[in-house]
Amino acid sequence: MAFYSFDSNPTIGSDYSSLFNPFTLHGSGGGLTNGSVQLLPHSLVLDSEKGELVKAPARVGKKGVSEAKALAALKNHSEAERRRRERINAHLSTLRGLVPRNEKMDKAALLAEVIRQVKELKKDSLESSKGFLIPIDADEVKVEHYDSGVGDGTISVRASICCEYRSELLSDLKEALDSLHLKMVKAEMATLGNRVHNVFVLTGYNKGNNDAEAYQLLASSVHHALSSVLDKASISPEYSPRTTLPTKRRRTSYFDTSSSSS
DNA sequence: GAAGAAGATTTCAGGTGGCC
DNA sequence: GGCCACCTGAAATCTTCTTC
Repeated sequence: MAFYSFDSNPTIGSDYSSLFNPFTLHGSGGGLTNGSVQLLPHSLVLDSEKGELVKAPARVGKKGVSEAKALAALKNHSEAERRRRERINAHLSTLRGLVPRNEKMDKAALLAEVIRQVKELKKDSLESSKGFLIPIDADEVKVEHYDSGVGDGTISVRASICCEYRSELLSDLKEALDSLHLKMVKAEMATLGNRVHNVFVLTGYNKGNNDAEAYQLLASSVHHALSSVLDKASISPEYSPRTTLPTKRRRTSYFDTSSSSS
């Protein structure tokens, strides 16, 4: 079988596009056989003058590439691709060893199972960390009502901020909270890797508003203050390495996906 | 040293044949 | 028919060379 396609690459196709109609007939795949005829990749093109299929000239670079060199490159490419497949399969094999029920699973099923188990682990981990002060992946500011149980005309909030650690973070937090002129009753901090989770209990006096209004006012101002600290981190790229993903495809190493190969 | 060109390498996607 | 290994073209990315 063969398939028809238009050459979509004007740069590469231009070397013979002036001679031949770009409407080419490809025989693709490894050793494609068609009865007694073996069609090799990009082997046939339609000669617009003769109106028949002819063998396509070898694609040559601007400086000219010998047929032997092109063949060697093709062989190199095949071998590189084989090594790549081996690498992928090796990692899949490792995954297979990590998945408890891995019997008779094809690659797609294996990946689906890994995804399912990772999600389950994340859920379990979230569940078991409830009640503990553990930094989470997402940047977050939360302000909620805190019942101090004192009843002395004060209102309290429990405020938390979770973000990437940076050297100015603590001074920024201090500055932001000091500007509110509240009493800090409690402060806790936990770190995990480069993530930090701060929790504060802040108290202020209710100056004549009803409790609900006073709480809204207090919560809003605390939230605003902590958000400004969070925003400061996201404005400067050096503060937040995780905010954007590269749009360009990154090259990964044979052995370490975090470093460059070759 | 910066910028661009050219070549080399890597990745992805689409197609095929073989095996079960 | 599904799965897999394989081949290959195209595109993306990296490396090296050349020019200014």
